[in-house]
Order: sequence, then structure tokens, then C-alpha cells
Amino acid sequence: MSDTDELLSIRAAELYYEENQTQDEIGVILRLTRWKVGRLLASAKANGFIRIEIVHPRARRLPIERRLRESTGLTDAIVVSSAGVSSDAELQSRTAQAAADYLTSLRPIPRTLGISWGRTLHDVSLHLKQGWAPGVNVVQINGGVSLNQRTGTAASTAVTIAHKADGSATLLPSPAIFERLETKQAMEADRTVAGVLALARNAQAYVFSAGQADANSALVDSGYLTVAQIDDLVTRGAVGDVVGRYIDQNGRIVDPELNERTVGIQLDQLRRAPLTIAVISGRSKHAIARAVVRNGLCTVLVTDEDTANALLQD
Amino acid sequence: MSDTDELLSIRAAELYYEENQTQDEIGVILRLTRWKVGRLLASAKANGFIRIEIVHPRARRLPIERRLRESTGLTDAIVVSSAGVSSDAELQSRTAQAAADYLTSLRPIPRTLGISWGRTLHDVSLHLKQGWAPGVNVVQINGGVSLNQRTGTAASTAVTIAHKADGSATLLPSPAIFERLETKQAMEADRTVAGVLALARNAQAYVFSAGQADANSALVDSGYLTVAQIDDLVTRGAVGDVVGRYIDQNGRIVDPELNERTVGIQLDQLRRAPLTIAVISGRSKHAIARAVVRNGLCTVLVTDEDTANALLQD
DNA sequence: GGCGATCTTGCTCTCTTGAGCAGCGGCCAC
DNA sequence: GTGGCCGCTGCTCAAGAGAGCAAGATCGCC
Repeated sequence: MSDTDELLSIRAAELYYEENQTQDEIGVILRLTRWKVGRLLASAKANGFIRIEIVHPRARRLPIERRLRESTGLTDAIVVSSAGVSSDAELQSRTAQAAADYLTSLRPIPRTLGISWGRTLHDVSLHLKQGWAPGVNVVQINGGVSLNQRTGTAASTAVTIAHKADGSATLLPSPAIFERLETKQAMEADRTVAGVLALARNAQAYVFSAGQADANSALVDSGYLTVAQIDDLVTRGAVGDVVGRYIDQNGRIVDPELNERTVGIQLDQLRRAPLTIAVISGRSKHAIARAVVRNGLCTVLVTDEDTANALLQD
Repeated sequence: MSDTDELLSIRAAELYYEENQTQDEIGVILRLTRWKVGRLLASAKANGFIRIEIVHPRARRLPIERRLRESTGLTDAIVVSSAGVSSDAELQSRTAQAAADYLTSLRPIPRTLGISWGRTLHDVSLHLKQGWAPGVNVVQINGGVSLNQRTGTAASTAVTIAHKADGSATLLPSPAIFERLETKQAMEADRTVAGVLALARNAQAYVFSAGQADANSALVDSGYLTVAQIDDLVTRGAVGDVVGRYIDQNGRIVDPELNERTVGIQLDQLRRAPLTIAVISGRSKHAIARAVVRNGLCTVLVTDEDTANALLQD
């Protein structure tokens, strides 16, 4: 397009989008036919001079969702807009909201829903509306927090989600990671625990988040791992954890021995499940999000625009 | 509007603006009539959820221009968009470009055009196209740079503008500020100088910029004033200078004695002129821009979006 | 619980916009 | 210089979107 046409297209766009003139009126002002004006506006759009943004906490980015589905093979992708977001916390809240919306709209409604725990899942539980689903049985799929003052977060997340669905919660009464393998095995042998784990393995749908591999991990907060242990895992290629299990960028368990001592369903069980919803957002989780998506650990991803774009870079 | 309607309006907006669906198609998807969809889209716009931005160096902000004209009584206002601008220099370049465009489109074409000098005016001169006007006589309206290596900037600006209009330049062969009043008066008594000043007073249009009152002033750069002198002026209320004369926020001369020693047309002559175009942009010039506009020193303002918004705050 | 006021809804009608097409003019090769 | 090709222009025609209106729903007030 010629230079003067480019300038004209900008003048036309100003009158069209900012002054709400019709293409006809613009034609009179710029001494053009209305068809020419229409073509100029189309070219302004095609050249990317017109940027349309939906500024709202609930806004999603459908084109990015589509590209993400196409390039990764996910069955569904939910991408929240990061337009006008100032803090990471706000972004995560938006993502949790979107996850809650997604759960609410799920059809058929899962009878048993396996969930992990953490800040994100807690956030999701808060965003769910009372009565979001009728009678869902929520089952915890990995061992919960129980070593310090944050006791009960894991349980309360499951209970809240179940309560709001007028359903029931099945808790996994176990630490996330045992110090000794024998203790863990003894625990798993217990009928109650074995029953919960069996229920977890047969859930119709899973919702989980993922943690980045750094000192801010919930597993460090909860006292299951030390910062030194995390550092070691990172050295060995860990990018983050999924249901308490640390993986590298190829989705492989980084420390099999540690993995053995971790209570909850196996990653392969997640991989085989037909509906696994990962809720991951924030700058620091790009790497673990990539690992989760690239290695088939989820079929549905709920995330933010920036993380989605990072995934599309590859 | 109800909460669910708000959410629906966002969903509709996503489908409409990002997925290019028709309101009819959206109606099918969201199980609404197309009229409801149309109303939701209208409400999304009305609520400011839809942000449309024209991203282009030549883009202007017509609604702000209109508000500026209405609230200040300017006969015209040109406001360039600051969308996608990273540096102050880029913004100033855009503003200078807009000023050049405005000059080019001026009708009737002024026979004599009075101009000041400075970085901004120099920038404007560079953005003018060869043949922007036929045969304009450009006359310098205030004393020029001549004390140091930047010699000639003032003259070259005038010459460039005149040359590109296939016209002539009339230079004011004088320093900006004299040290002694007597020398200045002697200079003004000279027939040549007096002639130039008379021509300047009778120009049909004026274009000038304004300087902020700080150590970066062109008058400091050129050696006419010291930083200490500027500090003193600021203490006395100066917000900046117009054609070399420092004014406070009420448009009053801050230092009458200094003003007497300054060569060029008087501010009152600007105030009386029918067409005075001020070109002012950049964060640091908000105060002086306000002083210029509020006190009738220009009839046309060319500026950037941020400065314009600052003016509209009052 | 009844009544009026107000808001919402789904419609018709009209204006606005986009798709597609024929004709014109410029440009290049020969 | 001439013929053919390509791109731009202004048109017709149909789809899309908005304004306005009347009927129905909802709400508050008594």
C-alpha cells in the first residue's frame, strides 16, 4: 500500500473508531468514495494498526486458545486476558476464576473429581459458586499439608469444593512425602488410605495445579522439602512439581527415590485419564507449564495470556 | 446491568471482536437473540470494556482534541497518540510531524510565518516536505543562538522551513538576551534589526515551542542563562519560557528586567495575533503547556496525548 | 395482593457495511 | 506502437447492525 494510503487509512480509522462516523461521512470528509474508505479501514486492520482489547477480569483470549489447542493437541484451553493486570496475584486470581467457570460448565458433570492442593486450588475453591454442581464427590489425589501452621489447607480446599457442590469430600489422611519408604508403604497398606487412593485413581476428572521448582514451593513452605533439596532437584533438571512429584522438561521424574516416598496418584495415571485439568499461571510457572502440556499430563489447560504465548513460542 | 449480563457481554465481545462472528452467530452460541447480543455489545462498549486503539506514529486522538478545544477555547488542537511510544524523543518526533502536517494543510497559506527556534522547531523543519507551501516568507521572531558551537541552529531552522516552501527566510541577527539593556536598545535601533522585528510583528501566523524552566533549557545550553539564574526564576514562579521570555503559571513575565534585555516580539503581540501555533510535548513541559494555553498565548496547540490529558485535568 | 411505573424483550424497518464483479487505466514485453 | 496482464475503482446486491416501538415481564409501593 502506498504511503499516502497508509496515512489516509489512519485518518479514516480515527474518524471511524474514535468519532463514530459512518464510512459514507468519512468519504465526504476525506473526499473519497465510501468503498475506498471501507478498503482503507480493512487495510488498517490488516496492517495491525487497529488494536482491539477487551479489558475485563473475566475476559478470555479465544484466538490464543485456538492456537494452543491446535499446536499442542489439548482438548481444551482456557486463556485469560492479562490486559490491565498489574500484579501476579491478580493474574492468578483471574485464572482461578476461569478454572472455576470451566468446572461449573463441565458436561457431563463428573461424579468423582480428583483434586490436588495448593494456593491455586484453594483460590479456585473460593471462586466456585454455591451449587456449582449437584453432588460431586471430591477426592484428594495427593498427600496433604500437615506439618505446620498451614495444616488443613489441603483438606479445606477439598471440603470447600465439595460443600459448594452439595457433595462429599474424601480426604487423603497422609503427609505429602514420607521420610522413610517403609513408613509410606505401611501407610498405603492401611485399608482406609488404600481405599482413598483407589477412589482417586478412578476419578472421572482431575483438577490440579503445578509448582515451580524454587524456594517458594508449597512443599518447602509446608516443610516437606528443604531449600537445599529443591536446589539439588533443580540441578538435576527439575522445572517444577505436579501432585508433589518433581519432573524435568521432558516430563520425567527427576528423583525416583523421592518419588517413591511421595503419596498420591502416579503421573502415568494422570496421563491415562481422559479429563485432566491443569490450572497454571504466572511468570514463574512458564517452564513447568510447558513440561505439563508437552508431556501429556493434562488434557485441558487453564492459564494466562503470557504463559500461553510462551507455550506458543516453541 | 446485572452481573450475568456483564459476563455475557464479555463472552459476546470475545466472539465478536476476536473471532469475527456475526451477532447472529453469537446469538446461536450463547442462546440469545441477535438483538440481545447487539445490546450486550453496546453495553460492553458503554462500560469501557472494549478498548480500541490506533497504533501508528501518525495517529491522532480526535476526541481529546475536541474536548481540549471545548474546555480551553483554542481554535484548534492537534493531539498525537502516545500508544506504543517508548521514549520521550519518539513522542516529540511524532508531535513535530503532526505540526509539520498541520502547517502543510493550513489554508489560507500564510504569506509571512513567524517562527521561534529550538529543538522542537528544528524537528518540525525536518519533517516538512519539500514544497509544503509555495513561497512563504519565514521570519525569525526572537533572538537566536550564537554564543557557542550550536551557532546557526536558529538560522538553519528558519532557512530550512523557508527553503522547503520555496520561499525566503528573514533572520534576526541578534543574540537572544543581551547582558546590558543599553546594548539591546542600540541593537533594536539599527534599521536592519528594526525592520526584521517589524516584519515579525506583522506575520500572519506564528509557530513556536516553549521551554521548561530547568537546567536543560536551550537558553542554558546556548549560554544565555546560567543554571543559577534558572533556579532563581523558578523560585520566583517561572514554569518555562516562550520565545525566550520566562512566565509563571498565570502567564506573567517573571523577571521584567530580564525580559527587557530579551530580543524578539512581545508576548502581548502573540496574544493579539489571530493564528499562533504552539508545539509543545513531553512530560517535562506539562506546566509550561498549561501556562501557554490558559493565558491565551496560542490559538492552536500541537501536543501529545499525555500533555493534553494533563491540561484536561483542571 | 393489586396496580402503576419501569425495564426488558423481540420485533420491523432502515441504515450501514462487505462481497463480488465489470470496466478502466497503467504497465510491461515484444 | 500494440496486445495482454494486473491492479484499482466504483458499482450492484445481499448481509449485518442499529433505531425505534409495542407487548410482556418485573418491581416497588401501597
